Amino acid sequence: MARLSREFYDGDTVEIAKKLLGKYLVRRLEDGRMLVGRITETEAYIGRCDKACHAYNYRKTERTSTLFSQPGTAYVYLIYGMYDCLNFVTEPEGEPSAVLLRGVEPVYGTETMRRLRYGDKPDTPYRRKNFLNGPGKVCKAFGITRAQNRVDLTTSEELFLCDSPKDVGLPCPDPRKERLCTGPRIGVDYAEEAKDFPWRFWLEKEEI
DNA sequence: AGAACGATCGACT
DNA sequence: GTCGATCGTTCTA
Repeated sequence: MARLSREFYDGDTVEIAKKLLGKYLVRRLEDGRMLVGRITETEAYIGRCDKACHAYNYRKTERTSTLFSQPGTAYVYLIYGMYDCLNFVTEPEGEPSAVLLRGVEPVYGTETMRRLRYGDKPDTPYRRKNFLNGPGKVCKAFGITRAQNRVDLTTSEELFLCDSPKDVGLPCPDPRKERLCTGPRIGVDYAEEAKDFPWRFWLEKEEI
C-alpha cells in the first residue's frame, strides 16, 4: 500500500503544510469500511518559534509529548472540551512541530462520513461547501479521536496519507484548476506576534 | 483542590 | 456578525 513516507514528514513544517494540499487522507474504520478525503486546507505549527503551538519553546507535557515523536506520527487533541483535531508531526524527531488538518473534500465513503457527522437522521442537511471545512468536522466525519493519537502514519492501516486515490484502488478525479492561497491561521489571536504568521494554506477553485 | 482557558462549531440576530 | 456549549489540560498553591 503506497503511502507518504517518513521522509515526506521529516522537514520544514511550512513547506510540508503546502505540499499536503491535494494529498489524500485514508481512514479504515474498525468494521473495515474505508473513508477517503482530499486535503484542501492546512496550518503549520512550530514549537521552536511559534507562540500558537502547544509545544512553544519546547514546552513538554503529557499532551505535547506526541509532538516530540518521530515525523509521520498522528497528533490528536481535544479542543473546547468537544472537538478532536488531527495533526501530522513534522521536522526531525525532537523538534515539536506539526501540520493541523483543517479541511478535506470527500472522495470515498461520503455517506458513512455524513452519518458519523450527523448521526442516523436520514435527511440531515448536507451542504457540500460546509461539510468538511474545519478540523473538528473532519475528525467527526472520519471517526478520528484521541484513540488515534500517536498512530504511526507510515505503517498504520487505520490512518495514513497517500499521493493518489490509485494508491487505494480508486479512480483519479478529473483535474481542476486550483490555486494555492495563503493567510493567517484561525483562532490564534492570543499568540502575540505569531498570530499574523501566514501559515494557513488552502486550495481555491480558479474562477472561469 | 480549584480555576482559567482553549489550533471549534452551530445556532442565532 | 455574536454567543454559549463543554471538559481536558495546564498551572497555581
